[in-house]
Amino acid sequence: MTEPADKRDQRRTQILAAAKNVFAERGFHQASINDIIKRADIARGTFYLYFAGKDAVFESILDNAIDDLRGRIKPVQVGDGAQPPGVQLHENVTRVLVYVLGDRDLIQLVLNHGLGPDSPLSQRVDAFFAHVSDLIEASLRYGMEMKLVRECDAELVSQAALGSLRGAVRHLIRQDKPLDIPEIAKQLIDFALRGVVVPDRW
Amino acid sequence: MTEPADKRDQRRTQILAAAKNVFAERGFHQASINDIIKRADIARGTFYLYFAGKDAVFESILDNAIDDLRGRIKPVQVGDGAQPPGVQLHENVTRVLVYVLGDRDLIQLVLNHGLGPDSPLSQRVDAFFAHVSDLIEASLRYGMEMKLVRECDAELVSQAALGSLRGAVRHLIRQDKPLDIPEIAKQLIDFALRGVVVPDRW
Amino acid sequence: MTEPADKRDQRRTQILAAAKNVFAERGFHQASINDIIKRADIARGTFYLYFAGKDAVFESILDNAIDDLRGRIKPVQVGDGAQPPGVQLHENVTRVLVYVLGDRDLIQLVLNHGLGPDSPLSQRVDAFFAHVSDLIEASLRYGMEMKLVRECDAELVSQAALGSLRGAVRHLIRQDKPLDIPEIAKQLIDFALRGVVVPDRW
Amino acid sequence: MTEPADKRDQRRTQILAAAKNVFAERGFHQASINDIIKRADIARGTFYLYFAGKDAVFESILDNAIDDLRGRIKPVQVGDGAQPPGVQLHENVTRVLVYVLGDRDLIQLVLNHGLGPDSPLSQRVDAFFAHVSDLIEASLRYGMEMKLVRECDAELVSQAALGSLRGAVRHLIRQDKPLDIPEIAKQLIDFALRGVVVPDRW
DNA sequence: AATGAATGAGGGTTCATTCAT
DNA sequence: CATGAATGAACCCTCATTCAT
Repeated sequence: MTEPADKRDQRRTQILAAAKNVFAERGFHQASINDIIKRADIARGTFYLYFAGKDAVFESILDNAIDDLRGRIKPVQVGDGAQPPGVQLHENVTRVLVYVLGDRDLIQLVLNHGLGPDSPLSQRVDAFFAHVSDLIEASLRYGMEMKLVRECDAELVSQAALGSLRGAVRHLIRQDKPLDIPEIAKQLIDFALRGVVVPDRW
Repeated sequence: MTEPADKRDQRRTQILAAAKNVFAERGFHQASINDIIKRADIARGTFYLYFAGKDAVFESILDNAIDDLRGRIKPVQVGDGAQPPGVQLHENVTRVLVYVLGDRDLIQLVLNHGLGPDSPLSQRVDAFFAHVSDLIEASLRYGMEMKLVRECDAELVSQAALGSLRGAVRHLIRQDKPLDIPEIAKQLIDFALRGVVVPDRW
Repeated sequence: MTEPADKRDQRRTQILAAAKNVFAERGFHQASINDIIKRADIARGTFYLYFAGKDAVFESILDNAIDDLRGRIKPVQVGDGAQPPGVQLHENVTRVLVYVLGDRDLIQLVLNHGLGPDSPLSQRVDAFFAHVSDLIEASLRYGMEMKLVRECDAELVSQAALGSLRGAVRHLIRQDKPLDIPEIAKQLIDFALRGVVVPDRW
Repeated sequence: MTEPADKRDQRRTQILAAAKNVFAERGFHQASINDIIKRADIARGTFYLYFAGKDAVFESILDNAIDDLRGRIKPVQVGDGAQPPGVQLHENVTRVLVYVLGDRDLIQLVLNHGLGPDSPLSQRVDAFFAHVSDLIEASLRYGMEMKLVRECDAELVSQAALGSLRGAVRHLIRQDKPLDIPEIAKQLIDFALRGVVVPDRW
């Protein structure tokens, strides 16, 4: 992703890129080592010099992605010097969308990896999403305390909110036209905060 | 699911049930015919008396599910004799949730089949979700015309709304406690229609 | 082949006919019981009421054919009341050709059964051909004694003569036009007795 | 057959030899990959590194054989500097017999492959024999024009002549004693050219 | 006598991984 | 470091045969 420190890292990155591509295209189980080494243009044995196996490459891709994503989600600050929460929220969503929509292979792989639910790899993805929904849930509870958020089942609603983001992304990666990400972020936040109904008519 | 018409149907159902179980647990590609026949407690050859292959069982499960789901989604009627739209919406969501949460294997399999994006089977699932999001999108556009729905990107928002449902379901099937489905439906509809923010504070 | 004595024979014949057809089309190993019972329009179990297995049907077909063929080959008589040897030879060949060219399935199956050389079934066919070549060889030796036949390696030449018949038949069953069998027999006998060269030019 | 160019060719040859052996013994359909790899003393996967599948090995064996055989059949030259036709014919037959009787497995496989008549592999063998019989037929027609060959049905007789060769070979490969191939060739040519009858007695 | 559902050994093939070069 | 030949467990599927009905 970033500048490779040395030759070894370069190779690693080359393999990761190929693997990400293949995993995105075929799903984890359907992707073969053959596919990966062909796309990376390396020999079979070389692959195993850099990764312990298929699981390990996948894990590495996943960890990179999850780290990157975590870095883009900044807990909303409340306090005097802080931006208004709505602005911070918009920035968070925009940052995530920019990252995610800039790497379709990656998001394809995260959303549609096709691992069974019991696999350790799958659990790592699940844990990430659980982390995000926990953040949302905490915000909702805080908002309810502040009387800014309606009373609701915070756990359920946080899952729905996260799901709406996933749904949108799932849709957007299939688009070919260029995307106005800030506008998309605004639409999604509006949806989550205000729903679809005209307030007066409620 | 219901009373099998005869012995042959019974066997078929038995295999379908075992297969659904296995597919849910391991995903399509990771599930082996071996797994299925062991769980169905039948011989290898017997499986092939009832289904042409792995794809065919999966397809059958999928088609049954999609048909069932389609039958539970009734387009919202507007007119004098009709129930209020909010009630109809609630009934739709409740019907779907009752079905879906009553069959965790099935929903696991629909949400996490792990088929590559190009597989015909995967496209069938995609087509179903596209159908649902189209229904939502059409409702949104109609609502906008009626000035009941805020101006918004109907396509994007319909995907978000569908995603929120998927997100909620994905979460709920992992719960062990009994679920108050009508209440859950209410929460999800409230989220989609009104968002999370207290209207006065907007 | 002949009038079935009773219902059981009728069924047997029906299965034999279907099997002969299938064996001719696909070869022994490639032919499946499924193919046979479908063509005979009987149930799977019924087949095994009439034959012990695949080998047994094949064996039965073969035995019938070999018996029929043996019956059509009459050792050349020498003596006062007998027809001239050339005439008897011509009659033999004609009788065989009439039979063989009238049942392409059968001949296909005898010439191209596709059994390995060690199979008992294959040995039965081999034994038949060995019987025929023995007849030819004996005739050659007798002819040499009588100074009617050139000195030659009787064993080898008898195999060649039999081979020429097989080669011709192999070719003829692929023809669609009606065949003038007596003329064909004459050509083949001429070939075997006189070769292709004009005698004067030798 | 000859010195393998490198290690890869060596392995390929080793597999081809084992496969030829197995095919000869059991016929194409009855021969299993298991048989082949056991005889070649390699692992299952190794086989597929060298050949795409069972058909491919068989095809390779066949193509090699047919090429070799074609190379051994040289059209008879007529002209001043050329050897007499009888000599050329004898050389052709001898060359073919030397090759063919030196590789019993191969000839077993070519004569008794046991493929259904519709298989592409079978058609390749048929095409080869058709090619040879065409050569014979052309020679016969030319000989008739030259008044060296009796008037006869050239198509039929060419098939008979080819058949006599096949018949002889089929017989000879079962012999264990050493063979005097030039003498055999002479016998077979005599048979085809002059038949078995003493000319004076005709 | 007739049926056809059930069986399971065995077929061809794939592929993650290892290791000698 | 890099290679790619070799491995063999595991896959999906077929089919001759049996047997309860």
